[in-house]
Amino acid sequence: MPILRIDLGSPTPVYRQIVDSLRALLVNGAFAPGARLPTVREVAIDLGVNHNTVAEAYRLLAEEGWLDLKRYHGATVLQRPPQQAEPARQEDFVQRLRELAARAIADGVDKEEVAQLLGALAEDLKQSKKEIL
Amino acid sequence: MPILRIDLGSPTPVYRQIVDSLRALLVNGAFAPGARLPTVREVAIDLGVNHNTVAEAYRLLAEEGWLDLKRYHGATVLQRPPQQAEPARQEDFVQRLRELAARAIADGVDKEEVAQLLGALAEDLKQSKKEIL
DNA sequence: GTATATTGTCTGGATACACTATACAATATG
DNA sequence: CATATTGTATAGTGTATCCAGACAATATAC
Repeated sequence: MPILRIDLGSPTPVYRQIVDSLRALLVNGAFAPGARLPTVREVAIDLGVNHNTVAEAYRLLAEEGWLDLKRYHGATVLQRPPQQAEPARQEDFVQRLRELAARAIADGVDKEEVAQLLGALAEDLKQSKKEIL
Repeated sequence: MPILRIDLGSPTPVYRQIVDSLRALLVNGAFAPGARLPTVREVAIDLGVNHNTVAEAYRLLAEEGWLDLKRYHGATVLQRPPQQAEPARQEDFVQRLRELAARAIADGVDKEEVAQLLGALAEDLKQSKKEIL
């Protein structure tokens, strides 16, 4: 059971899917700083894609400050300093959030269910906030 | 001030951005069934893109059942029957939701703020549910 | 200490995609 | 009846995505 699961038929490119799901894991603290991520070839075989596709994803995550990517060494997780958000990021998030919820509803997911799932994630975030304190 | 705002520099293609934001408006009931949407050329000029790009977006929305797209007549909003969600849609929504929230947090938006925004949208949805009843 | 395996990177190429330019034809409009 | 308007169809262009294969320094096994 691979850590990552991607959809080869999705319109969003594979390397971006990898970035998105890995980033979610990293934000959640699924990997401790200093931990080694599986090699690009391991992930590639796991997902059934070329290793260059995974390498591109790792490169983007390294640019974001999540990974230390060294040749012959592999990818190690970094302790990433918190970023300073520009105000536009928040509006952007809200718009995408609305669009995402709208598509779920359009696809037939019940409004109440969507609301419930949103609330659940909100609770999760509040909890994880407390854990740090 | 155009109804739609898109980002020409975004990795997500313009026609898909149009679909996503228009769908959000349609789900929210911003357009009554029978209403006429602006023509593809109007929207195109508004956004500074070719009208074929807008036409592609309208076509996708018509496929989803939102629009009645008739040549020489324009695009009219349909009363769309509610869909029956496959179970996978819900998991998909949750994963994308997590990824979206993770990126906002990674970009520096505070966790509590993200949680607050999620909760706010959840409340909105519950309210709009009640309105129908 | 030496040979081999492992690692992310680089180059090149094939294919698909996003977007544009332009023409089209039936309907609306005056 | 003449003209403007509408979504559509076709062709072309630049770019993005993904793959194949080679590369070189390090890590690993003996």
